[in-house]
Amino acid sequence: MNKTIHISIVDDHTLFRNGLASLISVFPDYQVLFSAANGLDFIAQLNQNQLPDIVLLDINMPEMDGYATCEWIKQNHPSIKVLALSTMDADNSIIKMIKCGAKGYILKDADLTELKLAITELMQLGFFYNELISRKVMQSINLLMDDKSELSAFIKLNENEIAFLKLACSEKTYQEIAVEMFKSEKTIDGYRADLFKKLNVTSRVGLVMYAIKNGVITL
Amino acid sequence: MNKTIHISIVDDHTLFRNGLASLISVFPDYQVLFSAANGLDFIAQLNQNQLPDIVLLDINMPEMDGYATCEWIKQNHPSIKVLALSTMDADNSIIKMIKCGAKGYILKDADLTELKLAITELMQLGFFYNELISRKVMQSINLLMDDKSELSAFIKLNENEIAFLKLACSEKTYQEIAVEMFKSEKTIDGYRADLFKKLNVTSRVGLVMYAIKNGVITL
DNA sequence: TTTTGAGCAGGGGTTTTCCCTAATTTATTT
DNA sequence: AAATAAATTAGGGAAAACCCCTGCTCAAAA
Repeated sequence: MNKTIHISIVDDHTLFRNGLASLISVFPDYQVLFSAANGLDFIAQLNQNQLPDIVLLDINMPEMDGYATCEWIKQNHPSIKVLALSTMDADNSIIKMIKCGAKGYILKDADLTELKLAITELMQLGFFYNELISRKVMQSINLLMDDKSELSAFIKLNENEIAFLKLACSEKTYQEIAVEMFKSEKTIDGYRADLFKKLNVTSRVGLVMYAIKNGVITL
Repeated sequence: MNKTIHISIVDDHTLFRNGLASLISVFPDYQVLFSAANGLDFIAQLNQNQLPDIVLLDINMPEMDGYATCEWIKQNHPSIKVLALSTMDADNSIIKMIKCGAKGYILKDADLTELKLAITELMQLGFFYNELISRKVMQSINLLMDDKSELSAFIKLNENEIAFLKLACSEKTYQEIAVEMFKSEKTIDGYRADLFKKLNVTSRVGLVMYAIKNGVITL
């Protein structure tokens, strides 16, 4: 007498989204209610559908990414459990997703068994933590102890810093960026210095690499 | 009396690979023979399986990427048709894949209809060119005419340039890079200038962005 | 009220990057 | 062997990036 588990998938790659849905639908207990290309799409479709038990949520998406979507779900439908689904074992996204309210985290190159395990544990225990996550959590705690917190989960970037960071990922000079942001060159210089310290980098290239690794910009 | 089309999938993301297989298997005419995580894996499995008609081939993979795999297939099993499958509408990979022998190119956020269309056209016509590709091909031809070829398909980077490009994607100064490459600073300066012209960028950030977009480095 | 801290702006300096031109050395071709 | 092309090294100068220190404002906290 297993109740059917209702699932929703949010990922910007259509083939992946549909493929995963097809994969999941093989199991009689699981039913994919609907899938969406991004957070906005998900929210829009939510009104026209039954509430899912679990959302498989991609992190890097246009329009509205995984972090924002996860926060929204936590606020508006706390009963929905989010299983973050990411392509990168990138250092920072795990903790950040968990802070945003995700109940589990799984890599896209996991196999079907692991996905099933994650979903069932999510339903039974309410969360799914594998060694990958625990390891990252431990790391982040150590880093907190060292007061050298490097993980973006604990790095709060304000809007100006994010806007600047995005513009830094271009061939614009800081001067041009200043004009574009309606700020003085010196203010921009301040943003740069701030970010160097916060992100623990020492050059503009470091900023760019950080931004790309952490999905601040999409290529 | 449609003959079954035998397909193989090569992609490093397990969930995507399996999902796609599941999606394709819905159609009775299509059969997924086997799937592999990268080029080496594919070659290894090829010996133990029937020869596929079509290989859905991802571009960015560890161990042996899409370009190398495609070349290998063209050399060793020219009857197999490669449908390149990429996540990025990145400018350069299309032409490059086609030069490597791919018979078609499709984005991962295509929908199932488009995938089916690509596969059937591939079987019937031997190739699949959609507007995305034609547009890119036209561009590259124009660029050739202008003698300002911008597409990496026509950009030949030698080993030094590639080594330098990789090192440029770091916080090292050109001076440090020179030491690491056992070259004078001025030689490095020459590499930089060469690449600026070849890749049509104007700053080190441009180099980094190019390298990442085109898989010269992996994050 | 005083203090603390974040955000913004400036001065003035060093280092790195960028962009020329040009002289070598090395490889390839005729 | 001579000519040509390609790779490497070089110098000098301008722009950009980087760095440290100071001061101002505003608002929240003590």
